[in-house]
Amino acid sequence: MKKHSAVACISQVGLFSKLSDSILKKIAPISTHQEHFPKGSIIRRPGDGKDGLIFMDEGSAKIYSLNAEGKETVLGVLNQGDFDGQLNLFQDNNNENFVQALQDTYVCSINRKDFQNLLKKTPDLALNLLNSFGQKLVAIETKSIRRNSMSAKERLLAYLEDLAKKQESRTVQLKLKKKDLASYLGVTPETLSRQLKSLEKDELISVEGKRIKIQ
DNA sequence: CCATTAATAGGCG
DNA sequence: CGCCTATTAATGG
Repeated sequence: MKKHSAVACISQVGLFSKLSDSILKKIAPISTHQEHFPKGSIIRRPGDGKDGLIFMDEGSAKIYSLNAEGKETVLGVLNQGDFDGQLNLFQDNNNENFVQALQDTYVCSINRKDFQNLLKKTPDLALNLLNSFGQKLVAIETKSIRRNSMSAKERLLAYLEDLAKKQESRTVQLKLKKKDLASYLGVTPETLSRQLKSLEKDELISVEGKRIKIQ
Protein backbone atom coordinates (compact mmCIF):
# COMPACT_ATOMS: atom_id res chain seq x y z
CA MET A 1 0.00 0.00 0.00
CA LYS A 2 1.25 3.39 -0.87
CA LYS A 3 2.03 5.83 1.82
CA HIS A 4 -0.97 7.85 2.70
CA SER A 5 -1.11 11.45 3.71
CA ALA A 6 -4.35 12.77 5.07
CA VAL A 7 -3.90 16.12 3.43
CA ALA A 8 -2.94 14.54 0.12
CA CYS A 9 -6.06 12.45 0.13
CA ILE A 10 -8.29 15.38 0.78
CA SER A 11 -6.60 17.82 -1.53
CA GLN A 12 -7.25 15.70 -4.58
CA VAL A 13 -10.96 15.71 -3.93
CA GLY A 14 -12.59 18.25 -6.19
CA LEU A 15 -14.76 19.47 -3.40
CA PHE A 16 -11.76 20.51 -1.34
CA SER A 17 -9.26 21.32 -4.04
CA LYS A 18 -9.50 25.09 -3.94
CA LEU A 19 -9.26 25.41 -0.23
CA SER A 20 -6.19 26.77 1.44
CA ASP A 21 -3.67 24.52 3.11
CA SER A 22 -4.65 25.81 6.51
CA ILE A 23 -8.21 24.71 5.97
CA LEU A 24 -7.13 21.35 4.58
CA LYS A 25 -5.13 20.81 7.71
CA LYS A 26 -8.25 21.40 9.73
CA ILE A 27 -10.20 18.88 7.70
CA ALA A 28 -7.58 16.16 7.74
CA PRO A 29 -7.68 15.24 11.42
CA ILE A 30 -11.45 14.81 11.49
CA SER A 31 -11.74 12.66 8.40
CA THR A 32 -11.38 8.93 8.54
CA HIS A 33 -8.35 7.56 6.75
CA GLN A 34 -7.94 5.36 4.68
CA GLU A 35 -10.19 2.37 4.16
CA HIS A 36 -9.38 -0.37 1.68
CA PHE A 37 -12.08 -2.09 -0.33
CA PRO A 38 -11.14 -5.08 -2.49
CA LYS A 39 -12.55 -5.31 -5.98
CA GLY A 40 -16.21 -6.21 -5.91
CA SER A 41 -16.78 -5.35 -2.29
CA ILE A 42 -19.59 -3.10 -1.19
CA ILE A 43 -18.53 0.28 0.15
CA ARG A 44 -21.99 1.49 1.04
CA ARG A 45 -25.30 -0.28 1.19
CA PRO A 46 -28.74 0.89 2.27
CA GLY A 47 -29.22 0.59 5.97
CA ASP A 48 -25.57 0.08 6.79
CA GLY A 49 -25.80 2.84 9.35
CA LYS A 50 -22.94 4.76 7.82
CA ASP A 51 -23.45 8.39 7.16
CA GLY A 52 -21.44 11.15 5.71
CA LEU A 53 -19.28 11.82 2.75
CA ILE A 54 -16.99 9.35 1.07
CA PHE A 55 -14.25 10.28 -1.35
CA MET A 56 -12.25 8.16 -3.68
CA ASP A 57 -8.57 8.20 -2.88
CA GLU A 58 -7.68 5.46 -5.33
CA GLY A 59 -9.68 3.18 -7.56
CA SER A 60 -13.23 3.52 -8.79
CA ALA A 61 -16.72 2.46 -7.82
CA LYS A 62 -20.17 2.24 -9.26
CA ILE A 63 -23.31 3.63 -7.70
CA TYR A 64 -26.45 1.64 -8.28
CA SER A 65 -29.85 0.90 -6.91
CA LEU A 66 -32.02 -2.19 -6.99
CA ASN A 67 -35.62 -2.17 -8.09
CA ALA A 68 -38.36 -4.33 -6.65
CA GLU A 69 -37.46 -7.26 -8.90
CA GLY A 70 -33.85 -7.10 -7.80
CA LYS A 71 -32.62 -5.62 -11.06
CA GLU A 72 -29.73 -3.26 -10.94
CA THR A 73 -29.78 0.26 -12.29
CA VAL A 74 -26.38 1.88 -12.57
CA LEU A 75 -26.57 5.52 -11.62
CA GLY A 76 -22.99 6.57 -12.03
CA VAL A 77 -19.31 5.98 -11.56
CA LEU A 78 -17.00 7.40 -8.92
CA ASN A 79 -13.44 7.96 -9.99
CA GLN A 80 -10.39 9.14 -8.13
CA GLY A 81 -11.20 12.45 -6.48
CA ASP A 82 -14.96 12.07 -6.77
CA PHE A 83 -17.20 12.07 -3.79
CA ASP A 84 -20.61 10.77 -2.90
CA GLY A 85 -22.99 10.42 -0.04
CA GLN A 86 -23.88 14.07 0.19
CA LEU A 87 -27.56 13.35 0.59
CA ASN A 88 -27.21 12.01 4.05
CA LEU A 89 -25.11 14.92 5.13
CA PHE A 90 -28.30 16.78 5.69
CA GLN A 91 -30.58 14.12 7.01
CA ASP A 92 -30.21 11.14 9.24
CA ASN A 93 -31.68 8.64 6.84
CA ASN A 94 -29.54 6.51 4.61
CA ASN A 95 -30.25 6.67 0.96
CA GLU A 96 -31.14 3.60 -1.00
CA ASN A 97 -28.10 3.33 -3.20
CA PHE A 98 -25.27 0.83 -3.23
CA VAL A 99 -21.66 1.75 -3.88
CA GLN A 100 -19.42 -1.08 -5.04
CA ALA A 101 -15.68 -1.07 -5.71
CA LEU A 102 -14.80 -1.76 -9.34
CA GLN A 103 -11.15 -2.28 -8.55
CA ASP A 104 -9.19 -2.43 -5.38
CA THR A 105 -10.14 0.88 -3.92
CA TYR A 106 -9.16 3.22 -1.14
CA VAL A 107 -11.79 5.45 0.31
CA CYS A 108 -11.66 8.29 2.78
CA SER A 109 -14.71 9.42 4.63
CA ILE A 110 -15.95 12.11 6.91
CA ASN A 111 -19.01 11.73 9.02
CA ARG A 112 -22.04 13.91 8.82
CA LYS A 113 -21.70 15.71 12.08
CA ASP A 114 -18.05 16.58 11.62
CA PHE A 115 -18.67 17.78 8.13
CA GLN A 116 -21.56 19.95 9.19
CA ASN A 117 -19.52 21.55 11.91
CA LEU A 118 -16.74 22.18 9.46
CA LEU A 119 -19.18 23.68 7.00
CA LYS A 120 -20.33 26.19 9.56
CA LYS A 121 -16.81 27.36 10.14
CA THR A 122 -15.69 27.34 6.54
CA PRO A 123 -17.67 29.49 4.11
CA ASP A 124 -15.33 28.61 1.24
CA LEU A 125 -16.17 24.97 1.71
CA ALA A 126 -19.86 25.71 1.69
CA LEU A 127 -19.41 27.58 -1.56
CA ASN A 128 -17.47 24.71 -3.08
CA LEU A 129 -20.15 22.31 -2.01
CA LEU A 130 -22.77 24.45 -3.67
CA ASN A 131 -20.79 24.51 -6.89
CA SER A 132 -20.26 20.77 -6.77
CA PHE A 133 -23.97 20.26 -6.38
CA GLY A 134 -24.52 22.50 -9.35
CA GLN A 135 -22.20 20.37 -11.46
CA LYS A 136 -23.94 17.22 -10.39
CA LEU A 137 -27.29 18.70 -11.27
CA VAL A 138 -26.06 19.63 -14.72
CA ALA A 139 -24.75 16.10 -15.20
CA ILE A 140 -28.06 14.58 -14.17
CA GLU A 141 -29.89 16.98 -16.44
CA THR A 142 -27.67 16.09 -19.37
CA LYS A 143 -28.24 12.43 -18.80
CA SER A 144 -31.96 12.94 -18.60
CA ILE A 145 -32.10 14.98 -21.78
CA ARG A 146 -30.06 12.41 -23.65
CA ARG A 147 -32.30 9.66 -22.47
CA ASN A 148 -35.35 11.45 -23.76
CA SER A 149 -34.14 12.91 -27.00
CA MET A 150 -31.36 10.75 -28.37
CA SER A 151 -31.26 7.30 -29.87
CA ALA A 152 -29.25 4.60 -28.17
CA LYS A 153 -26.50 5.05 -30.70
CA GLU A 154 -26.28 8.80 -30.25
CA ARG A 155 -26.35 8.41 -26.50
CA LEU A 156 -23.51 5.93 -26.60
CA LEU A 157 -21.42 8.18 -28.78
CA ALA A 158 -22.14 11.19 -26.59
CA TYR A 159 -21.11 9.16 -23.56
CA LEU A 160 -17.85 8.15 -25.21
CA GLU A 161 -17.14 11.75 -26.14
CA ASP A 162 -17.71 12.80 -22.55
CA LEU A 163 -15.37 10.09 -21.39
CA ALA A 164 -12.74 11.16 -23.89
CA LYS A 165 -12.90 14.68 -22.55
CA LYS A 166 -12.68 13.48 -18.97
CA GLN A 167 -9.81 11.10 -19.64
CA GLU A 168 -8.14 13.60 -21.96
CA SER A 169 -7.58 11.01 -24.64
CA ARG A 170 -9.28 9.88 -27.82
CA THR A 171 -8.74 6.35 -26.58
CA VAL A 172 -10.95 5.77 -23.61
CA GLN A 173 -10.91 3.04 -21.04
CA LEU A 174 -14.26 1.78 -19.83
CA LYS A 175 -14.32 1.35 -16.10
CA LEU A 176 -17.69 -0.32 -16.15
CA LYS A 177 -18.49 -3.75 -17.46
CA LYS A 178 -20.45 -3.43 -20.65
CA LYS A 179 -23.57 -4.70 -18.99
CA ASP A 180 -23.18 -1.99 -16.36
CA LEU A 181 -22.58 0.63 -19.00
CA ALA A 182 -25.73 -0.58 -20.73
CA SER A 183 -27.65 -0.12 -17.51
CA TYR A 184 -26.19 3.35 -17.09
CA LEU A 185 -27.19 4.31 -20.61
CA GLY A 186 -30.63 2.85 -20.13
CA VAL A 187 -30.35 0.12 -22.76
CA THR A 188 -30.00 -3.65 -22.71
CA PRO A 189 -26.56 -5.26 -23.01
CA GLU A 190 -27.59 -6.63 -26.40
CA THR A 191 -28.41 -3.18 -27.69
CA LEU A 192 -25.14 -1.79 -26.39
CA SER A 193 -23.22 -4.58 -28.09
CA ARG A 194 -25.01 -3.93 -31.37
CA GLN A 195 -24.54 -0.19 -31.24
CA LEU A 196 -20.84 -0.59 -30.57
CA LYS A 197 -20.62 -2.78 -33.66
CA SER A 198 -22.64 -0.29 -35.61
CA LEU A 199 -20.40 2.61 -34.61
CA GLU A 200 -17.41 0.54 -35.61
CA LYS A 201 -18.96 -0.08 -38.98
CA ASP A 202 -19.50 3.63 -39.37
CA GLU A 203 -15.79 3.99 -38.62
CA LEU A 204 -16.53 6.36 -35.78
CA ILE A 205 -14.85 4.18 -33.18
CA SER A 206 -12.80 1.02 -32.84
CA VAL A 207 -13.26 -1.34 -29.95
CA GLU A 208 -10.75 -3.59 -28.25
CA GLY A 209 -12.47 -4.99 -25.21
CA LYS A 210 -12.82 -2.12 -22.79
CA ARG A 211 -10.54 0.17 -24.78
CA ILE A 212 -12.34 2.27 -27.35
CA LYS A 213 -10.67 4.59 -29.80
CA ILE A 214 -12.78 7.47 -31.05
CA GLN A 215 -12.04 8.63 -34.56
C1' DC B 1 -9.35 -27.49 -14.96
C1' DC B 2 -14.53 -26.55 -13.98
C1' DA B 3 -18.24 -23.35 -12.91
C1' DT B 4 -19.99 -19.04 -13.14
C1' DT B 5 -20.51 -14.65 -15.27
C1' DA B 6 -20.05 -11.57 -19.22
C1' DA B 7 -20.34 -10.65 -24.08
C1' DT B 8 -22.11 -11.55 -28.52
C1' DA B 9 -25.33 -13.35 -32.11
C1' DG B 10 -29.66 -14.27 -34.16
C1' DG B 11 -34.68 -14.50 -34.20
C1' DC B 12 -39.02 -12.31 -33.16
C1' DG B 13 -42.57 -9.00 -31.82
C1' DC C 1 -35.76 -1.17 -29.49
C1' DG C 2 -36.54 -5.00 -25.79
C1' DC C 3 -36.90 -9.73 -24.72
C1' DC C 4 -35.54 -14.56 -25.32
C1' DT C 5 -32.40 -18.18 -26.23
C1' DA C 6 -28.01 -20.12 -27.73
C1' DT C 7 -23.15 -19.94 -28.16
C1' DT C 8 -18.70 -18.27 -27.05
C1' DA C 9 -15.38 -15.66 -24.26
C1' DA C 10 -13.54 -14.23 -20.00
C1' DT C 11 -12.98 -14.71 -15.10
C1' DG C 12 -12.18 -16.63 -10.76
C1' DG C 13 -11.34 -20.29 -7.69
